Amino acid sequence: MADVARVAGVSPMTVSRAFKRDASVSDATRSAILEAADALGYVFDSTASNLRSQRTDFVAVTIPSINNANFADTVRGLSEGLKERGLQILLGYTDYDVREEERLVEQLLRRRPEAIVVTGGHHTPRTRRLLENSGIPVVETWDLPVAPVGHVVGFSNAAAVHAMVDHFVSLAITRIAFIGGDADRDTRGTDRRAGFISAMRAHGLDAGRLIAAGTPPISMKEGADAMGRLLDTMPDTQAVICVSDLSAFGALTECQRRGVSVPGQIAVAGFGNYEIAGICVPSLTTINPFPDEIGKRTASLILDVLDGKQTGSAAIAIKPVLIRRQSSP
Amino acid sequence: MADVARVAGVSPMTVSRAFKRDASVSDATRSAILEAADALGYVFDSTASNLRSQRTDFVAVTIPSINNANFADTVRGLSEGLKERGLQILLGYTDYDVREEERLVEQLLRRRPEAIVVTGGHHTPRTRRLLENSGIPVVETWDLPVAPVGHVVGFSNAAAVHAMVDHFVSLAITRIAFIGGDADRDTRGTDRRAGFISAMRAHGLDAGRLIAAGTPPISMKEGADAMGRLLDTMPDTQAVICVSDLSAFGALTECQRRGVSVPGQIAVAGFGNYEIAGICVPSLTTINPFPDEIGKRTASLILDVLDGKQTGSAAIAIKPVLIRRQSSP
DNA sequence: ATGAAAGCGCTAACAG
DNA sequence: CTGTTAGCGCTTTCAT
Repeated sequence: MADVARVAGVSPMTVSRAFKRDASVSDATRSAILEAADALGYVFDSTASNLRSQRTDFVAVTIPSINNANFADTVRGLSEGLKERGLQILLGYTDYDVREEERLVEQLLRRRPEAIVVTGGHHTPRTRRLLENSGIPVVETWDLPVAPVGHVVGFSNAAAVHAMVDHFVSLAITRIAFIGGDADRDTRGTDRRAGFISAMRAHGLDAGRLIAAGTPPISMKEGADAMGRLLDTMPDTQAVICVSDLSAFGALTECQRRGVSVPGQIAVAGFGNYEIAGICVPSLTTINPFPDEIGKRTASLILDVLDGKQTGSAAIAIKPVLIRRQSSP
Repeated sequence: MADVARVAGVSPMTVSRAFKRDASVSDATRSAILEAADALGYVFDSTASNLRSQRTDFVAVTIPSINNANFADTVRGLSEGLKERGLQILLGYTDYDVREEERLVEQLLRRRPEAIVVTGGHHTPRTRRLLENSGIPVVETWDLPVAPVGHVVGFSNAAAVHAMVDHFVSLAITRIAFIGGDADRDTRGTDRRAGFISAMRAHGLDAGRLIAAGTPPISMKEGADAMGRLLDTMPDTQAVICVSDLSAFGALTECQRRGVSVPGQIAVAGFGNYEIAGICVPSLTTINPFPDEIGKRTASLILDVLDGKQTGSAAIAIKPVLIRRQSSP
């Protein structure tokens, strides 16, 4: 920066100002400075700026997996909402593991982000403590925790699946199965399964048709295998709710391979409203949790908090919508 | 850090060392320091460390879209390969736009990453200059540029589609169409279309069956719509090659809706070997470009360069493999 | 609109 | 194995 200042015939301080949006520098001076910088191949050094100004313009985000279109949609909504203010996302993956989340959160907080967004409301005690003491806005998403750390933008996974069970029962479908993960690793998956069980019990129905499909995330293939086991062991099942559209699609293909008619012999429902659910044949009944909306609302919440417009903790409830399609009556 | 040092009864320098992996600090001292830090709620400040040590432990990565399983696989492979060395990925999305890539690359370089990985070998002149002058290892992926900026880990998109055309021609299928983007925005898509055209011409065949499916990225729905137009306008087409598995799957569903038999009436091929290609009915013939392998090889290349084990520019060619499945004879 | 002085919190370099 | 000194490249603060 000193070199640029020398070439442009100004002080380093003026060069610094020329690289900011709103700083008061005359147009002539600024263009001379930017020209000098370009000629010298100078690239602004954020690391020094970050230290001195105590601002990094990072927003830390943790998602379970990069390879999931739902979370990717949330990150995209978030990213776009934050970009206009010059905030950049610092992304990390927890691999559906709260221990990994703990390591990740600590690592991310060291980078001094302006805010942190985590997926889900289940954390290790230490993660919780780190978040609480971080001194920055914390947003939990994709869940509605009973005792949130800070702000919340999400929905109840259990309630959403509960609504799907209610829907089937209203159609006089009562022998309903659930395909999901076999571990408690994916806390959203566990919540969905819990919603299934509580809904079945609320209707006085058998909640025992649970098929474990593997460790999260459940792939299409695992969904197909689980459907095979369901058809083999409980052939009188009338409907199956899958933990995600991906496993539901896999289940659907298994029916196609076996010549089992959907929804004629068995109805299939998914979760997430992935693109595939709307286009596959038959199209999949599912629940839309509005992943992009979660991202957008989180972004504007963060901006409001950083601007001081939002004081106190916000709890923004997204209302998932059940989408009836061809895979169910 | 000074506070922690005081509580632990050591100098700040010793605290600094205690937070590093390999630094020489006695076990007793280190645990006392970490205990004091925990009691005080101290979180290490990377911003200061980054400035002083001139190391950020960031590797910058640009991908066209976060919402693409192929690129996500590459990022995952990369991320895992770099994690063990404490390198963290700083990710940005270009939205399939070289102008956006330019903005992004400049922004990322300001953060002083240890290396930068970009998707593709097509850039604006200024992006190229920024990369060349960055002074850090540059890796272009998912392409085999004629004049690389630095290192390369990728494959020829044109050659891969050329091989698919050759495959069909060897089966005496000659009336072949291509479904892809209508703009030159997605450079990989453009390269694939170019490979289709040159292959058809090399066989003396009509390369005019081109269906424009929309602006990249091409969705499943756009693939379905494009297939509809193909069936309406060129019903004697024997095979269609799609720019990606997602559009190919959409095309497949359109055939299902219309009662057009695949591969009986028309063969369908995709690109990318997405999970869906292996499980849908009929399963999709496609090309596997080994996205995770690209990520892993890129990670180990970067580590070698940073260690000084790799001098000069590496050009690592990944060999895509054609996978024959049920959607083609 | 521009400049001078001081310092952000850590660590390289050197010493012991 | 531990400590001392100086400074990374910006920007805050206060001037003018």
